[in-house]
Amino acid sequence: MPELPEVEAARRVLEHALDRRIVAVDDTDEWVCRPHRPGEIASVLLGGTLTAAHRRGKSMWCDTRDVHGEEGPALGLHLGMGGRIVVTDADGVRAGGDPRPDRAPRQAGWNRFTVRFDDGGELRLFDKRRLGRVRLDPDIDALGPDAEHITAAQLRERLGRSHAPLKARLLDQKVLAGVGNLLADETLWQARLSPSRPSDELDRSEVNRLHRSLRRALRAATANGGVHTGRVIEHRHADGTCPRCGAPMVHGTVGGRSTWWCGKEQG
DNA sequence: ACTCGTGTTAGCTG
DNA sequence: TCAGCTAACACGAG
Repeated sequence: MPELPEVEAARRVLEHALDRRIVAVDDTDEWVCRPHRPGEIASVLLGGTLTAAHRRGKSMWCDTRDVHGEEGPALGLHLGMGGRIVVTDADGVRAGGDPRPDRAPRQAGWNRFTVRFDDGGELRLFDKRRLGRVRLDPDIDALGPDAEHITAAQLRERLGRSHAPLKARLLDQKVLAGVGNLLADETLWQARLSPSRPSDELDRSEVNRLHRSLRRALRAATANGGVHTGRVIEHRHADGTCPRCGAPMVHGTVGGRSTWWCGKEQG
C-alpha cells in the first residue's frame, strides 16, 4: 500500500496514459471525486488529453490539454491507503509491466474513476476502500518538499519549528511529503531515534543522521519493491525483536498511528 | 466475532 | 496557534 516509492511506480504507469484522446470519463463517485459534482471533471477532460504525469510525496497530478489544445486544470490523483492506477491498451493489457490479470470487468464496482481513450484503452483508479481521491487543481503547494529531494538543512529547519513528536512531524505531509507510517518507523529505527522525541530537540548531528536514514530507507524501498521490504518492518509485531541488537520491539501510539521501535536503541 | 490498520482531511477540543 | 482526537471511507488480515 502506497507510500512514496509505490506512488512513484504508479506515476510511471500514468505516463502510459499521456497524449491519448479522452472520449469518456466516469467521475460519478461523489466521495472519491469530492468536492466536484458528477460530470464536472468529465466536462473539462472530454475531447482533450493528459500531457504530463507529476508526483510530489504521495500526490500525483496530470497536466491537461482541452479539445482546442489549450492548457486545462491539473487532474489530481491520490491513492489513499490502497488505491492503484491501472492503464490498459485496447486489448485490456495493462501498462507498466504489471503481470496480474486485469480484473476490471469482475470488480467494476471498485473502479472509482475511469477515463476511456479513443484507442479503446482506459485509465482507472481502482480502490476498494474509497480512500483515494481525484480532484481538479489539487493544492500541491500545501505539501512540504518531496522526501526524496529534501535537504538536511531543510529538514533541520522544518523539524525545529515544532515541539510535536518526531514521528508526527515525519508523517505531516506539510512538513515533508511522501513518508507514511511504515517508512517513518523504518527511518527512525535506522537512525536510532525515538519516535516520541520532541522534534525541535534534535541536534544537528541527529538531524543529519535522520536525513541519511530517510534517503537510505527510500532508496532501499524503491529498489526492493516497496516500503514493506524495510529491514525492521517484519519485526513490527508482538514478540518481534530488533534485527540489530535483539532487544524486544516496543509498541505504542505516536502521532495517532501504530508505532513500533527498539526499546533499547531508540529509548 | 471482533479489532486493527502502509492515508487524508474537516471539525472539534484543550 | 498548536497538538491531539474523532469520524468518514470499506475491506482484509489476524
